[in-house]
Amino acid sequence: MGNFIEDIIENDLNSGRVKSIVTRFPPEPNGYLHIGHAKSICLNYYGTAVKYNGKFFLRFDDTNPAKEEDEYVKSIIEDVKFLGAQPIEIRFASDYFEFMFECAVKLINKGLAYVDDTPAEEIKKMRGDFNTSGINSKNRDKSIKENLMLFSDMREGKYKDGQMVLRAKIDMSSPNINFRDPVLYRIMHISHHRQKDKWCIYPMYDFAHTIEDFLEGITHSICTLEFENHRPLYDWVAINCELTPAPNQYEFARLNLTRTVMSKRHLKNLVDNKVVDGWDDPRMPTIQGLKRRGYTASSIKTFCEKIGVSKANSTVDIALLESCIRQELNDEADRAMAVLEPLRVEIVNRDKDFNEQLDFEYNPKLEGKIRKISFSNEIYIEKDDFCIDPPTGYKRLTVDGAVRLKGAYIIKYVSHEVDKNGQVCLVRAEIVSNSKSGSDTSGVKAKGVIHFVDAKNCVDIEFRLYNYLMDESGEKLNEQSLTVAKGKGERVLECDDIKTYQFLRNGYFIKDSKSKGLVFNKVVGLKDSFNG
RNA sequence: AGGGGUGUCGCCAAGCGGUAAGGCACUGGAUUUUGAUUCCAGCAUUCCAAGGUUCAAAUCCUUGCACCCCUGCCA
Repeated sequence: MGNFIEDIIENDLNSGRVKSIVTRFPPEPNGYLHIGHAKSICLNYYGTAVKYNGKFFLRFDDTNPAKEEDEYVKSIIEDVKFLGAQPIEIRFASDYFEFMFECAVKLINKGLAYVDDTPAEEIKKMRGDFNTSGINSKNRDKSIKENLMLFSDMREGKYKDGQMVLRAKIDMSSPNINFRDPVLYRIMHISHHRQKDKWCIYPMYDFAHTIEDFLEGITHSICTLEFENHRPLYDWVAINCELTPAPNQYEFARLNLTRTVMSKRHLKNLVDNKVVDGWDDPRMPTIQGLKRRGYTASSIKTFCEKIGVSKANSTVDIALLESCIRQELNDEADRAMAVLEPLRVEIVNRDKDFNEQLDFEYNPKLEGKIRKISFSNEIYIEKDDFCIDPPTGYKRLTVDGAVRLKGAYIIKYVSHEVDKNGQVCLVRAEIVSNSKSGSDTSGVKAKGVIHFVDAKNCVDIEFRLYNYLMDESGEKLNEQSLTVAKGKGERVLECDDIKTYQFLRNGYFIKDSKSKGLVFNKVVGLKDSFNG
């Protein structure tokens, strides 16, 4: 299955328009990357540069010093690396400023750009609207000589912020508003994160981006749909600045996901208002959030392949993202036992000092390979795995019932105790003789299998159970996006590695990279067809 | 005086005049010491709508309709 970008590339390769492919990922370093950016990175890197044996640049589009910071540069580089994309080079648009300035001078010399001292508000008014043609600026027909001088003065810092701009001279009556003499340069006396105070005029996106692409030999400049209206201007700059061979722009639909938000503004609010723990909160759709949540780079890449690339606005069901990591972890993750809501069970037909080490197959890939799990006369099971008044189809422990303990014995109900709130606080059970896992000759058939943890040989664990950031409408915050459970787990979990496990019947969990104690983040649940 | 895009299953998405791929979700059923996994089966007589061209239309034409983007000295 191909996508329209591949069609274009293959046509270009076959027709000889281009000999090899060069793409780029051009973020502005003004925030953290999220899964929508991952879609773009995967498209530009894996989907084109790698697939067609071309080149890929990571380029910071740092043409607006008011918004950009080195902190973001660092995190973006890290995230791109995490996703496995290997740019042949990391570039900065700001390194091209001198060339851009020369391009601007060239436009002035051609009579295609002019310096305008009309106030911003006035320019806006004179631009007209969808139903009204714009009005030419009084500065539109100034001489080339005068424009050259004024533009030079702009660069020299002779004017204040907003006092003048350089504008392209195109068509104030164009139905495409981007053609109504767009601003090419504005004055900003702000220190740039890399250029510091070298410049006080900064190029605008439409002008700069074409030049950046040209300078890197980008053959296919792939961006999102909202830039479609800018493409004529992109081409205008290439032609009039004589950038040959000219790069070409193509647009695809940005990613939307159900049950979360992707807009920088919204995500920043969540961070600023401490609704989440930070940009790397495991609920965030940021790359760092997904990583901390337990999403692997390959699962994100798989997701990006599965969603496809098209021009249709769409919202992908987050279940698809989940299925990608679930499938990978199902194949890879070590299994272990942990109890989120512990209920104590006493084995009445064993001594106080009874202890046994039982075999446990801990990884689906390593068939037959086992490690030992501890079992004694006192264990924890999940609260939900014992029920006095079970719904139909319930396959766990019930009054007078029996259930298999995974990897251990079948236990049979003996009695239970209830606390002052009416909650079951203790169950007594007995081991069914000859029911040991792997050598069961008891003849007793248990309805189901449940997991457990040896109460005398376990560790305390905090489980962080994440839910979607947004409610079903996608408009309101999900108030229950995080619940915390204090439970128990096997001793093997007490280690420093950041490792993902499948806790049997509970889902996939990864040790939280930021917490000191034993804290596990729920990556994603198992499928559950039981609706009891 | 408006312009630029997009409409194929619940959600993505192939399809490019020869009779609707695939994934996710969902529903059965089999196997299972994870209500998981795996396996097998089902899931668009129809492609936004209505006309037209054709032996043949999701694909071509016409006319509508719906949704998205555009009036920053943001990117």
